[in-house]
Amino acid sequence: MSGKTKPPSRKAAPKASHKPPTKMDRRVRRTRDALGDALVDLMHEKPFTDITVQQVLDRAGVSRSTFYTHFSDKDDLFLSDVEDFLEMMAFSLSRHGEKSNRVAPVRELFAHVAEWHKFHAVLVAADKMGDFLEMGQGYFARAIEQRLAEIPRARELTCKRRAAISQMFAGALMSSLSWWISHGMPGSAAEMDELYHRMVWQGVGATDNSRASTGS
Amino acid sequence: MSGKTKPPSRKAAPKASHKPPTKMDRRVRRTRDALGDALVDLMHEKPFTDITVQQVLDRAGVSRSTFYTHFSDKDDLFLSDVEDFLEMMAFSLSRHGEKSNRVAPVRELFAHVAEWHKFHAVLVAADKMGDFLEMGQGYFARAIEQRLAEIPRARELTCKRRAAISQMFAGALMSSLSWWISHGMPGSAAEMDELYHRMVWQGVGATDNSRASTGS
DNA sequence: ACCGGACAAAGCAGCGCCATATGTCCGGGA
DNA sequence: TCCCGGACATATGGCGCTGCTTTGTCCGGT
Repeated sequence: MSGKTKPPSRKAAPKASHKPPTKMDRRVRRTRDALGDALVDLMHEKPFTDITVQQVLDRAGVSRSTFYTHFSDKDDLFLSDVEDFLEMMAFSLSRHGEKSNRVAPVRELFAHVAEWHKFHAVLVAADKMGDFLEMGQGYFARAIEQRLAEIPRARELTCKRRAAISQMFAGALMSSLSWWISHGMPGSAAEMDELYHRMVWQGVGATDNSRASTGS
Repeated sequence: MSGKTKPPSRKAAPKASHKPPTKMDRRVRRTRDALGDALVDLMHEKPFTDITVQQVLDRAGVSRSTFYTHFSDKDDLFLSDVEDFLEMMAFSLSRHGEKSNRVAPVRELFAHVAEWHKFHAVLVAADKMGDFLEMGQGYFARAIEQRLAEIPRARELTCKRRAAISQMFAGALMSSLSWWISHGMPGSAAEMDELYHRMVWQGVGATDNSRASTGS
């Protein structure tokens, strides 16, 4: 965000990667989801800053004290929503990516986003799109870097180079994603996936229309 | 953004591409530059919001009325600074890019940024880094798209595909740039250029250390 | 093109007051 | 264990008010 107002906020720690679909006690997931959904719901109606936790509580049917045992504040809840979204993305990405030999099969990502356009609308309304992109950037950069380490061809790279390249790919992903969304999602998700995939593997060196079947 | 506070601001129109090094009447350039430099100067001393136009005026030795004939407000002046910077980048990029056959020879860009770390410090201090990246993204996306149209291999692409690809490359560029800066600029500018160049042309398909001499 | 001065309007700091929201704590119930 | 409901001290934010500062515009003059 532009927002600079969160120096000592949240965990923000590198807690990616290690995350087996934690079930987290059904009850907990239920209340957490209820709260998260309630917030997103309210974001359709009014700007983020105008929403009080009480309203979230009411809509979610959750008690005040319960809320604060799970989240530190309203902003934290929102971050949690975003993180869940990203988690879900990364999950489907890795799931479909392990079989294929691609760095990041993003078709699922684009497809999901296409469905979640509601969530997207919320993001722009709350002017949190920048935050989302930034967060996603870091998220996917880490994921890609990790995945890059598994690929033979990229094995010989030094750490720094791998890090730099990961940033590039993540940046390309997020920027194309935001472009795609803000332009009314032209073309199919599969097409975006194909473009991205091709760019990642061959660059413009192979950017022609002939070899169109590079799908997973 | 960061900042959301500029819906109907500035021209923001697609006024790239058509721009021969306009001389713009020496006098005009002089005063504009004086004002721009004065602002950057002041930004070293205090946060952006604490700067009054009067202070800029004093330091630049320019009259109030003159200021407003050139810029609509303080923010506009800042934007102009950024635009000049981008313009300069794009210029050196295209100049060196015409001879070589690369999409965007970014070595110059990274090198310039390395020198302009003062300007960068100003950007982060004013929390305008997000704006800068966003602006640069759009800027380079356009430049790349245009350049892509000149490259045989990318000729056959549809407009939409070219646009999407341009966004990807521009995003990769800006994100890697911001990563590079925020990590203390590890490695040389030439190395970053090489990485970017290689990625653009071959993707990870050729991401190994062996073929190191891809420099321009 | 630029200056210099004047001017209305907008902005903003400070201040006190009050309503509302926040975040914490505890006993009790599923 | 997880959640509820209520109580509580503290923070935050709006509102009215005042006065100073800044803003953005205009115009005659160089």
